[in-house]
Amino acid sequence: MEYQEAKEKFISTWGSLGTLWGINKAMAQIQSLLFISTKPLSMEEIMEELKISRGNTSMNLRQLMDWGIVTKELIPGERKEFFTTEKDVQELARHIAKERSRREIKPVIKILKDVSSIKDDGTEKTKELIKQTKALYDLAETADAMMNKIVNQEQNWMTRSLLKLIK
Amino acid sequence: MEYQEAKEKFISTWGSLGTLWGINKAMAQIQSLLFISTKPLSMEEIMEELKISRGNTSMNLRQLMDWGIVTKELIPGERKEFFTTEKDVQELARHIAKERSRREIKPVIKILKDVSSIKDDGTEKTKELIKQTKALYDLAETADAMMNKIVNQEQNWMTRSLLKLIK
DNA sequence: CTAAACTTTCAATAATTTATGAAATATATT
DNA sequence: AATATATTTCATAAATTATTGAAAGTTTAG
Repeated sequence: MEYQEAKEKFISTWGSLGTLWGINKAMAQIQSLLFISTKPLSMEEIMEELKISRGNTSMNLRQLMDWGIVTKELIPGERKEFFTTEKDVQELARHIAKERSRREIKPVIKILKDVSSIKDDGTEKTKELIKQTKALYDLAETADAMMNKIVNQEQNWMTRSLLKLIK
Repeated sequence: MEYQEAKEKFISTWGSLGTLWGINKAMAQIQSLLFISTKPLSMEEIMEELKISRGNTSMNLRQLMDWGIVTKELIPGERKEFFTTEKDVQELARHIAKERSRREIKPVIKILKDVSSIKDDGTEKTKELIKQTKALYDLAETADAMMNKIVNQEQNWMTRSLLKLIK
């Protein structure tokens, strides 16, 4: 496999993985393009490379910046804006995990808590609803806490966390 | 909040969470309906409850069965088929984690491995591609291993894993 | 201040995904 | 075997989501 083929394979794989996880294709592809680029890229270059429109590029770059994994780079003497992504995979994972917890997990946990706290009217179906949503609440909270714990450790957290677990 | 409201809130929240994570709404809703039901439900009852068509119900039940989280229940004397979902949240999480690893993570890891193994032609861009995809490969493999480790422990694995990590 | 370079917004459109419903198939009952 | 009941399939419709491109908005340079 040559460079070009490998690059395309990487970008398209990442794009479709994104889709599978509820992230849109262009967004995932822009990020992966930046991830393997040796230098910051301009909007023009991204459009060109991925064959997507200006509007699409602009909107998805904004989203990536909202997620905190892409930043504008100002290059002296250049009028255009350039973009880079977080290059450290662990840092990247940390950002994504944090954001996803905040945006998606936490609100659901809140609702599970509310639902599992309804008044027990003594009927079987109410008991079941309370019991099951309570169990889900506990699981979600533990999983979320665990995630944050793992992710908020210093360098090499993942490997070290894994070692701990294996013991 | 009364039973009916709580129930609807739970089902619709679960449905939209599903959507966010690349699982379709009907599938998530059927599963959540079964999850809080006190007895197995027939296709008829599911359709009625969620106001979805017969075809939709049939297709999504099949998918849930493919995922291994819903099973057919044969009720003596009944001609219809009835369905239940795994009621134990930890067992449920285990199933989902395993399947997701097998279907989605493993194939991507494979591709990352391939891409990161291309011949180093000495150019900067090739070096970067190799370096970055290698880092991603390592991360993905560690994360996947960790997931499986956590999930393949006996009862209360999650709480116990968390305790280990806190120490 | 004005013009050029560049970016953002957003209505229109395209692409993709999901849902419907009726015909086809399968299974059970008499 | 014939009939009734139940389930699946699949072409088509509907809904949702992503993309385009051109107009509007910004910023910088002269």
